[in-house]
Amino acid sequence: MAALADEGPAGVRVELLAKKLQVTKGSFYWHFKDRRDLVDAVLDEWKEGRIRDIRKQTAAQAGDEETALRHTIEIYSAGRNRKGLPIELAVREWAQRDARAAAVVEEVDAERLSCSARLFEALGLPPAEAAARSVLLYAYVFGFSLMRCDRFVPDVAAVKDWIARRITA
Amino acid sequence: MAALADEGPAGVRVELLAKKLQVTKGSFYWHFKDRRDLVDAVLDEWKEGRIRDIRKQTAAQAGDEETALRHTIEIYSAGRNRKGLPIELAVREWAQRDARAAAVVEEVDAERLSCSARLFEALGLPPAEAAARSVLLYAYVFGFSLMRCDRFVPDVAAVKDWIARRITA
DNA sequence: TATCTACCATACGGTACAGTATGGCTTCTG
DNA sequence: CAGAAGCCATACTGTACCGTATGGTAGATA
Repeated sequence: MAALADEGPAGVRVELLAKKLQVTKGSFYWHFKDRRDLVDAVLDEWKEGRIRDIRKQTAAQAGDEETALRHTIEIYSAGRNRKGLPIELAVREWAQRDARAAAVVEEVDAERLSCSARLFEALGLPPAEAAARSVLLYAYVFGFSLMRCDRFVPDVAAVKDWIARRITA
Repeated sequence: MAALADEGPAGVRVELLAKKLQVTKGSFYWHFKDRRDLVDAVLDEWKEGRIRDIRKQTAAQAGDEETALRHTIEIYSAGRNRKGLPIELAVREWAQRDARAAAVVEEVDAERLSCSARLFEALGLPPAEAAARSVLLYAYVFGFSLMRCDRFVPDVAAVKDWIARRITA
């Protein structure tokens, strides 16, 4: 996971990881059948973790729904989760060209959108709008992380705040 | 560009391209100093094309501003531009780990956000909100392309339409 | 104590790639 | 027509991987 965060999918290599972990390839191939086996394990680990996280985060008692939604946005923008965002992007890179990664992403997205939509509906929005807002929320979060808008935007915090309000309220 | 769209940054390899183009590496190294030189050329080509495109697209006569904004969103969602989106993602993958690619992305983003914000301002919005909406617009477009929401969303077109209205109006 | 299993190292073969060296061939030019 | 320049192929070195074959060791077990 650390290698994935630091170097992306290209960082998940057998010999490179063996060197970082101070072991040899002989050890690696005892624990994993091949590189693909490791990648699948990484994807599964990521999937379980994300689904566990989103369920914990959206287990808000009534009345805190908007706070929970704002928290969902900020958790990916803030300095915290400094590993989570690069890993998220790396997994989605895989999903562009790997079927199994795409399936994992689809499962995680379905769970996240489902949980998020429940919160929007708890705020009184109709199901269709709750679904649309959920999609917008996550698309914005991931898309923003791909942009380099420092040259154009003078006050990034203000922009983020406006957008968060536009999505959640 | 075709290799970049099909296989991402990993597809831009000297020997692979030479084979596809029915030439040898000897020819390649005549035209380019090394692989980095080719990558830089691809990045420059992409930058010029994107800036040219966005200026043409946002050259709307008064009154058509909202149409132009909607068009900007749809041009990346529609079946057209079937090469443009993968290339966009590939370049932004590079930008995650390559300084020169990041600089190119920053330039393109600045130009796009600037043009987009002018349209929002022409619609009567204050500069701060126009900037925020522009960021949201592009972040959404790129982020949506990373998602796999088919399992959760029943009617994708309806969701896209709601989001487009939420951003432009 | 003999052996079996879990765990790890060494050594090797095979592949795919970047980059270089060198020798053509063709076309333009003095 | 001699040679220079533009363009491309062949052949090579070096490296970074993946995967396998095989041997070794420590602890559990019969």
